[in-house]
Amino acid sequence: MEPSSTTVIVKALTKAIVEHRLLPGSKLVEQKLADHFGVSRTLVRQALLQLSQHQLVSLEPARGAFVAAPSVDEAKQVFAVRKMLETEMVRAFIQVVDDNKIANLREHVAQERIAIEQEDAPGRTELLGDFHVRMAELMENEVLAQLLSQLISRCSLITLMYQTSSAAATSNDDHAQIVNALANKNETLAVQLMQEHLHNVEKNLTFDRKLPSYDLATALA
Amino acid sequence: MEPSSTTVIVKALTKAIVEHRLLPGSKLVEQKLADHFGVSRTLVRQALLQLSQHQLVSLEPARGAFVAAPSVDEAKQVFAVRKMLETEMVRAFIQVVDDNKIANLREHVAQERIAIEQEDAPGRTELLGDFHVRMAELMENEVLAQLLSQLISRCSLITLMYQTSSAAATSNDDHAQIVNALANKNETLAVQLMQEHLHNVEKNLTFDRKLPSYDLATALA
DNA sequence: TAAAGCTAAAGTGTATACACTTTTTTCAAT
DNA sequence: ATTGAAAAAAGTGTATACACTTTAGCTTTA
Repeated sequence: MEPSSTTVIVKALTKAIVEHRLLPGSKLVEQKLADHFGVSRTLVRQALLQLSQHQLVSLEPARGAFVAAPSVDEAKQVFAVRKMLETEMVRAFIQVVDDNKIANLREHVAQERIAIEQEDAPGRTELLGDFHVRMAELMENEVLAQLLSQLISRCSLITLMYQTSSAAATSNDDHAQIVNALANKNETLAVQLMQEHLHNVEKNLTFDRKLPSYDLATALA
Repeated sequence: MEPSSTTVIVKALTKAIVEHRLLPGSKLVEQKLADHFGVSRTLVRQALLQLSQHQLVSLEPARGAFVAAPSVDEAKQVFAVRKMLETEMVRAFIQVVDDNKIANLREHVAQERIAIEQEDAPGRTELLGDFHVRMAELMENEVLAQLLSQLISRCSLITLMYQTSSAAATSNDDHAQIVNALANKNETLAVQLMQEHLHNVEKNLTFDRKLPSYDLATALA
């Protein structure tokens, strides 16, 4: 089935937002988007409505759509949820682990490494997030996979602006270690590594924070 | 701020679906809804789009909107996610528990009991679900609360049709015991009780399954 | 009678129109 | 020059129009 126009718009905007080509706080004017995608405002509005449900854009009544600018507090909550979800996901994963699944994850980690070595920032960020989604998919739980995917895009909005090349390398190492622990069915270690990993990602986020441009915009609003 | 027309429609339909006044598989004709709510199809479509994101209705291209009929498999996945999320939620809750929070939960459990004694099926189902959301709110994690709320409506679509009065009473007892364990900061017990509780709710769901009406409809579709 | 095909009705998908709100610009007064 | 008000422009919110698709009903045919 071919993807509907709305889906195309949602995906394009999601990508642009997560990759920070559209900065938090940016105004998204319906007619401009409509012209760009060659459709009417109707479809653009549908797309914006969906994105607002994913918390990637915020809709202000009579004022329009803006790229979401999640507060640090909100980001912390999202990370807390991820920690809860993924801690247990690791435990459940060990119950169903097999050689194929491990091979699949190792393959993914290898791709991450390549993206990092090539300094492909957008690709690397996407892959680093997809590692977690991949685990959910290997457990054959689509609900979990979709939920994680949304949570991850949601923090990407925050993390990408801080994530340096070296931080990405650290994450990649974390992933490799986690897969090893999973392969050995070492639950305690795997859980601990996952928690430390998410803690690291979050740490990167909180101590730094500039963002003059959009903070100004929201401050004056 | 007054709630928008779309929000009103979403809430009304959500309630009707979760309370099973609208059965899974039912067709939702846009114009009829529009007439009923006194608005144009535009706003109805917005509402249906939101509901489809919440997985309460499914949109079939060119065929329209139908009340979702989640498969048993999907329901199992949702329960698995709940188990993961709530297991860890219990652990995290114990870290921040205090007398006020315990009192708040006990108050909620008391309300559940009243609804059960009065045989108020819709009210009781709502309250039994809200217990879990309440915990999340007491942890001051809105993200978690909203996520749980959606997961719970999603399984309400399934559970309500099986949940008997006695099963509700059991759930209420479970909740009371969980609160006791939380009050004693007995993490092991609280986690165990929560897992057993969710297991019970899920058990009720899987072994039974009639639903001639909508199963027929989906089978022929 | 039952199946296949045709026609009319109903319904969805997208674009457009228009009222109303917000934002920007213009211009006069201090 | 700076402020304030008024006017114009830009933009959003909802309704409506219309093409296209699906569904239901009717007719024909074997």
